[in-house]
Amino acid sequence: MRTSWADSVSNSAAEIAISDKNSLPRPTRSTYVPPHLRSGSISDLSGPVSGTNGGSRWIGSDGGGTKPELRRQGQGNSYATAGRDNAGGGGGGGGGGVRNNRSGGWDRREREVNPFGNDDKIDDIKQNFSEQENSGINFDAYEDIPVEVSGENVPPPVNTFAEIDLGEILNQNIRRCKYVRPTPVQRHAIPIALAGKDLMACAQTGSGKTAAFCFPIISGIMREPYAQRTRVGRTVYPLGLILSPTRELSCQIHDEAKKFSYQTGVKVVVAYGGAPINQQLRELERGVDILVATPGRLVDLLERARVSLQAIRYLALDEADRMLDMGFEPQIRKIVEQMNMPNRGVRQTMLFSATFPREIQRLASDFLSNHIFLAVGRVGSSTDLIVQRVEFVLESDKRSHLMDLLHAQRENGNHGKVSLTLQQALTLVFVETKKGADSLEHWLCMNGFPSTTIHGDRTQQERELALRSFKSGKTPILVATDVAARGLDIPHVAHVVNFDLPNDIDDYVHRIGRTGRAGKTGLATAFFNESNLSLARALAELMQEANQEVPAWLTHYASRAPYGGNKNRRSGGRFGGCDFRREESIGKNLDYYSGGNSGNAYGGLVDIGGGYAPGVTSAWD
DNA sequence: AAAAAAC
Repeated sequence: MRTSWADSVSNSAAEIAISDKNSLPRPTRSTYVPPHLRSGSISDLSGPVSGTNGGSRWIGSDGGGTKPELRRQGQGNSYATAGRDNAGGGGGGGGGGVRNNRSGGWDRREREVNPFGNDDKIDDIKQNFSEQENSGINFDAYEDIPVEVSGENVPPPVNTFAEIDLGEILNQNIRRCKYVRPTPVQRHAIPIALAGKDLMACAQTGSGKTAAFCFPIISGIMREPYAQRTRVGRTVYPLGLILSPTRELSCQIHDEAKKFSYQTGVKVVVAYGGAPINQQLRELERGVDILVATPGRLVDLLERARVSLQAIRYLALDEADRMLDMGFEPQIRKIVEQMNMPNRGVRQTMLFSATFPREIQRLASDFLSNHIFLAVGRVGSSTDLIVQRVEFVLESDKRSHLMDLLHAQRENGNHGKVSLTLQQALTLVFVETKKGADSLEHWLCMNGFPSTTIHGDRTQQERELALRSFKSGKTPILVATDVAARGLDIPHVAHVVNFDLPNDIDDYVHRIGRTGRAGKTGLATAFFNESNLSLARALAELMQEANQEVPAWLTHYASRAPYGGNKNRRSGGRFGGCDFRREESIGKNLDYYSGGNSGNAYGGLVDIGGGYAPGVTSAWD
């Protein structure tokens, strides 16, 4: 085991600070004082702290149209880490200076809703922890995960959360989340993110990406000596921004981030369309450090000047390839490049997805500065935990075929599992169109299979109700368009049916990734017919890579079909994902591949063990 | 061609 990870972080941070071409003050990590070592005697806290608002303390003028002073240094505006850490104390005292008196002042933590419910007995959790750790969990499935890293000065991965040491408060939240060990993507991505590097990370669906970018952002905000929550007039200035392509996914990320940030004093707020904006505005006014949002609503908030991105230090794009494809790219570009957000290299940018087509990577580099590319697992591939089946089904036979599957499943389930009524096996059915979703749902209900549907023509209320009803097992079948294809973490999805196959293999990967999550196994069935010919080759290759049984007829179609159904044409071999810079450097004699590493280089294909416990709930994407 | 994302 590594002796001192903290030291190496400090060292590399120092290097970054020196080599950083940009003069804007980037936090120098070497000044980090872990929360448990902080004392309350921060002399710098006597600056003008103006007022309280809904329990949050605001710094800076609250009145007229003066330009906000957003410099991170400078006495009047400082709000030291310890102050945030002991959030709230002294707020009513009007800048008394000492913030560590939690009993004296108002403490925001006392009013924070416990996102873990009643499950807050840390001792019990610790106990369960060690039990889990010793119970010989099925970590073996993750022992041979290939990892590709490229970029300069790549920090080495860690094996345990203890090595990362995010501080006692975050450690407690990690325990509350019942995370035993970091997942492979977390082991690599968190050190990279903590070192302040930009990151493009590919990892399999359900492998814990949300936590991989949330923890570093929360930790970074906690430790930034000069970070402060600012409001000028009605405009708020979040420090972190997390964007995702669907409303439900933003909700989910928000829920997770609230758990991760519990009692840290870091405030997470979500904003998305289809819901009343006033409530979101009120929530924003109460203070925001990390904003989770969908692009449209964010643009709205920016145009109303209720949010400014001027103070953003951390930008994360979840499902980044989706965010940068044709439909979203202009909006994202507007948000990132034309809305006053600090430039790349000043802010820290992290892009996460299970898939990363090469041309999207190229496009994404507009938003990145000297980033590290990380690929964990067979990129763009599915996990081995999902059994994939593909059946030839004519368009006209699809409904009756689905019915057969559902009947078989129902009977099998009833005989197989006693607790089926309690732990209903859920089936997620993907279709191509919104109309198709409605009509299939109606047909299923008519035929004795309680179903619901989620798609973009439904109201947000209906969408959220549908998701809840599905999760609870009340309607154990959910018919969905691609709105549900990415990121959603729905426990107990046992079966994903591709009633209509998508045209792109990456979409297929995301869809089937709704099952087989958090170490559990799942089944994915696809209905294939002649209208899916363009997908044949990519599908056959993908299934082969995942050691799935490829029917002879599909191989036949694949051999005749042209390349297609894949924006991300793999060049063969089991390790498909690749830093586009590396591909382009071949022949130019440039070596981005662990190039410039100083001693701790481990670039290249490395088999690193690791794993995570099944049954652990989280936003695994 | 469809899906998603603001009012």
